[in-house]
Amino acid sequence: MDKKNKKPDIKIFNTLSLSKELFKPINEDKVLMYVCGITAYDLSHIGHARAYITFDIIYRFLKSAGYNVIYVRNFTDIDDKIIKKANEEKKTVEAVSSKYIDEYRKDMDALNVLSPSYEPKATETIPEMIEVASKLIDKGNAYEINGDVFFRVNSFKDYGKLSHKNIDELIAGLRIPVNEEKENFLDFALWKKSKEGEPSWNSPWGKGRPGWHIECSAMSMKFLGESIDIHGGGSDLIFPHHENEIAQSESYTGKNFVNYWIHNGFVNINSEKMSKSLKNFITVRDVLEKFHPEALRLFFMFTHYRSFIDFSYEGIESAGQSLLRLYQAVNLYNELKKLTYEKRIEIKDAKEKDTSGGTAGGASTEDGNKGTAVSGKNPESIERYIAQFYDSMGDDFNTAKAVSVIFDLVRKTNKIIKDAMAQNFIERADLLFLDSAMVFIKHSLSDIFGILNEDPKLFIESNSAPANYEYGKSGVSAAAAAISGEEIEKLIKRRNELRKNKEYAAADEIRKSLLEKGVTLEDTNFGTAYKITGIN
RNA sequence: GGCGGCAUAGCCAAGCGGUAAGGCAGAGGUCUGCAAAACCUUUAUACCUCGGUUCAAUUCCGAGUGCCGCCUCCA
Repeated sequence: MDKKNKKPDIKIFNTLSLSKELFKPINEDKVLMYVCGITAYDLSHIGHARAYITFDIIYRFLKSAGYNVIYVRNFTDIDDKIIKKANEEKKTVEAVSSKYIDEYRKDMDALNVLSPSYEPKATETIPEMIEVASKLIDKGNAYEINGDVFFRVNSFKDYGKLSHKNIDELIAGLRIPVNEEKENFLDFALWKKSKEGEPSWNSPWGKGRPGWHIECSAMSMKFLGESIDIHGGGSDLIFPHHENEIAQSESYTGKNFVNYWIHNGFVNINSEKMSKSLKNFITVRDVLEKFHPEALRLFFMFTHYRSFIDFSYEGIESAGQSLLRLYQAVNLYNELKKLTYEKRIEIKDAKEKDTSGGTAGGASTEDGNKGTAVSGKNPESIERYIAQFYDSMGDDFNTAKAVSVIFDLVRKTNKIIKDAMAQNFIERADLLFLDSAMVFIKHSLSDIFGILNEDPKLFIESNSAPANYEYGKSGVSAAAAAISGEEIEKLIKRRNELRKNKEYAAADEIRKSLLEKGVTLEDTNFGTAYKITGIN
């Protein structure tokens, strides 16, 4: 990271080889990355969220590792499903696609998914697609039949290298009726003759529109060149989509198309694949209605990107609690800093340490010596944590492991801070450790994981209330309190007077009555705070 | 039918040849008049079953069971 030029080793599980490979980009400092985007015909679901958050983190990590990443993520804005939707809603195809592109962008913004370097639309790349199809025909890799152009799968000897299938087996396993027109049922459309009323473009084969697979090849080559480093997408795209992309691209250029193929696992609902066709999908919005977007991100990060995730509201709830713990740690640090500035916590230099005859300084047990703890319990280097973090991320983007490193660190910083608060002093070495730890925590969580972007104090105040979720129902945020803020303040004041006079029974009575109205009190050193926790 | 993946504590989930990260929940403790919140500590007699390889297997190999995915649009 901050070591100039020296980049951490990164191993990537490559679908081509089904094994982890050391990442070596084509250009020394630049990474060319393409990720298949959405077909814009409906709201995004949490499966899309996982895919794009996965690649968002990969994108962020590669940048943090010192690479200049050129990231392209496309929009498919011409396609059967969009045409169907347009017909149903009696709108133009363009109206439908642009609407859902807008909605998608809103979702991605909400999820703090960074915009790629380029977001091309298929319809903006038609000439390039026609060029590819034409040349493929010239080279004998494709053929035209009545205005349709098909890729001749048998002309590409490596067909199946990505999905690890072979053509003969695929034909043997045939389950769908063969299109009589095609030479081989595996042959796929590069160009489709358009029907009446459908959007169409002029081509050497008459009016038509592009096939799906050729879009990505054309857009990838247009923006990134003929050979790129990383191409990603959901694991359902391996076959046939990505397989077809390889076939047409490599036939077209005669060069290797992609060096590293990365595929993310699926989001399941009740152990079953979630998909639009199964109609069991949950939209990004459904989730964001009830949970903080960062909770969703963390939820995904707790699992390796290649594993499937079984989605559940309980799972996000759990991730939400974890997120709160992270915010709490930063908040605690902020409080400590404030106390040191106000000189309410003294900063001691190592020299004046230990009058209590502690054990050998730095080597002493860093755990367990509560209370005394003047012996340098810390000067441990933050480097160890940073190294572990980068090792984990460099090991096929193992976010689950990387996150655990952060939690380890958080436990450590919490302990140091709490001890300091209890003793009213902190050793300078410990403070320096805390400072560097927080810089690292904030960088890793915010810049790489894309979380922890809220003000800690505000976040904690607004998220501490137990979520009152119920599957399939909206209304997590509990009912509002049955009492006004003004009245609450009045009662708190009254109660604190009673407490001052040690009339605890009466004070507790007020607290109880507020609780019944959905207000929870918290006595702190700086006064009494209240939270609307709702009536259960 | 072909190909592939997964099976780790109450739940989620890393690890993958030398005897188990992390999170949530639970329990105990610190703090507090008591609470709440926070923090700390703690929680797997062996990681689906049975065989095999090995000095050593949760980790490798084989078989079995269960769940899931791809082979059709799909992140």
